[in-house]
Amino acid sequence: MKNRDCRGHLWWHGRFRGCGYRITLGREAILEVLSRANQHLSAEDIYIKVHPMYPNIGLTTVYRTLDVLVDLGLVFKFDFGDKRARYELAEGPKGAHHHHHLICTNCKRVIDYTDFIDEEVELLNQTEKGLSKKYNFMITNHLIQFYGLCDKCNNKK
Amino acid sequence: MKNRDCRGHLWWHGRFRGCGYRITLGREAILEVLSRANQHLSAEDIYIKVHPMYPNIGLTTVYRTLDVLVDLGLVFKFDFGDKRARYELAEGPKGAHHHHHLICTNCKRVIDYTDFIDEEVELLNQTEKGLSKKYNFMITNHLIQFYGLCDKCNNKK
DNA sequence: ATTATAATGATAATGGTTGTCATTAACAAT
DNA sequence: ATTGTTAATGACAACCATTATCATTATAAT
Repeated sequence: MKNRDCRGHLWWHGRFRGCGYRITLGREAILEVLSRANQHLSAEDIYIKVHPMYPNIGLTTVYRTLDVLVDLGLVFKFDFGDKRARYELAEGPKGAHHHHHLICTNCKRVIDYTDFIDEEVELLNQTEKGLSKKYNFMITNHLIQFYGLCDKCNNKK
Repeated sequence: MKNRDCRGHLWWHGRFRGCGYRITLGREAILEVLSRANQHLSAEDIYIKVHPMYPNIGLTTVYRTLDVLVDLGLVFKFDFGDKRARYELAEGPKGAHHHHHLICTNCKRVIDYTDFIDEEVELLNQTEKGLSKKYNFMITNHLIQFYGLCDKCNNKK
């Protein structure tokens, strides 16, 4: 019996087992790819990268696995305004690679930035506390994105 | 000749004309609906609401108009994780109804909140300045969303 | 090894959003 | 007001990322 709302602090094997999920080669491979990638990947990106190490994998399985990982909070899913979702390994606000995104609305380029993250996170913590209490909402995650024109697109105009 | 990157300070008739766009009944109707709605609407929501006052409108036109409005910065487009995009009339950070979103990842309910907005916006302004300079990025907009479980979904578990 | 059931892969289906193109409407110039 | 240029529209088809289906296979507890 599975339970997607199982949150814990163990790394994913334990987390998986504890929630009734099974550990498979496909899932190993997908998490391997996500760990190595230091950028957001689409489902298809992942599919292509997983293929060499586990050729039998299907795109459907990639989607299903990502779905589970997102529900477990191990992976973040992003929408950058083009049509496809992007995924990256979740790292808590304290994580070394925690970052936010700067998105060019013209060329869809995405810049990861880590500057100002500390201040942002500090403020967000306060806000989260307030919101949790007021709306009785259990906040598990946040999203901050800035939109605008990147240098190249800005210069063209 | 049209130019989507035309940004100004006039209300939309002027803005439209200034950018080479034409004012049509359909567009009037769509903006009317958006102004009256104090919640985010999907393209289809808008289509249905516009129909009574302008029955000839097509869904395609709704999408096209929203597209223009988003590009002009008059409307914000949101992704709340279900499949359809939501739209709401843009109000600058100083606007009376400026708000951010609290999204339940379980039932997809969306709560608008205005609390803490001032502090958030204050911080974001600083961040924007820093990012603009460092990445030579012209920031026009930002998105903040919190994810978690709403009271109902939280109690069920 | 057996068994219960979760995971998979192939494939079809879904459905929000876009593209196409002939027709109509807006508006500037006359 | 009439005309001419070009943007906007509507009907419909196409797109394509994501999901659902279902028979088969693999995991892991017993």
